[in-house]
Amino acid sequence: MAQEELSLRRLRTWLRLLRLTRSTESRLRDFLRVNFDTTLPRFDVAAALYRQDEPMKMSELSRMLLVSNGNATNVVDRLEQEGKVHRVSRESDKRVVLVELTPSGRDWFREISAAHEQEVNRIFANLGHDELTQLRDLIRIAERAQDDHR
Amino acid sequence: MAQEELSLRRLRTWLRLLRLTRSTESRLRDFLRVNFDTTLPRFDVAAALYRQDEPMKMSELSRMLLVSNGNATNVVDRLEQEGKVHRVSRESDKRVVLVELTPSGRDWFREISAAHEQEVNRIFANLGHDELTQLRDLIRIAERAQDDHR
DNA sequence: ACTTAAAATTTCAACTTTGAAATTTTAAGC
DNA sequence: GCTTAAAATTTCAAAGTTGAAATTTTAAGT
Repeated sequence: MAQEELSLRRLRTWLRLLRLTRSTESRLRDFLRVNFDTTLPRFDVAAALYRQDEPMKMSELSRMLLVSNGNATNVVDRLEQEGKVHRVSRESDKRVVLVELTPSGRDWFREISAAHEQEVNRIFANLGHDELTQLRDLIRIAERAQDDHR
Repeated sequence: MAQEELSLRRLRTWLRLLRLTRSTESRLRDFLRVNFDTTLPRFDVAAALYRQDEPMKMSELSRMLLVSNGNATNVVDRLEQEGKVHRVSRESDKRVVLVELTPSGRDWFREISAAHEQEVNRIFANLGHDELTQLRDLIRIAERAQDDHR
């Protein structure tokens, strides 16, 4: 009986978490579309490449963003068409494809990036240092469970 | 300078939250596909209808699930094709379309629902009562910010 | 060298999702 | 009653997303 209650609470918490994430993503999507005429997945790819600061394998990219390979291919295709990214095949192993931001892609990302961070800052304006620490710790605990029971 | 640091922490926390949600959704998607040959959005619509326990307007449905109207139409179309849901137009106002689970749709949902809850329970196995309470409170605080600053 | 298995990426069909435009119906103001 | 605006839903094109199959390349074993 105590177990069932706990199970139900976990379900409710998951649903709440999902709602929060969905509404946040929705706001960020609007923000990027209205102000920069771009999309969240393109921004995410650019962010991953920018942070890594060196050419990334397609598989690294999809693993990092938790999306399928096919998805990564699709989004990189579009960024490539827009001239923000380009592909190079690795000489030592021609199976792998390396992706990196072009100079103009880097400029573009830097421009959006600051505004994006500000928007996130506004969205989570009610979370101060204490709350952020708590939330980080809780997420870590939850993630640990993910790894264990898989 | 303290402000910039806070802003960066909010960004990092958002990214962590997004990762947790993505990986959880991914596991649930696999679970539903492998064990019940269905998808997350269909399950979500059925869950909303089951919980409401009375016919819902299309707009209520999309508002509750935080998806666009077009999306709700699409997913309801598929559930209707599968015989799990049916549409009725409201007599007093023929603009509105009411959706409800069919008897077989209810049976189907009940069957999946328990297994789904168990899977969520496994995924968040590391969160006990204290953590769940903390997390719920934090989500509430974050949501409050959303409403205020919009 | 040859064969086979594994690895990395792309392709593909199916589905989901969005945002805007179109459609249908109701409500309001005149 | 007529016109116009608003509301609810659907339609539509474009984009994103997945999982499986296909392709290309490398590595391993014989």
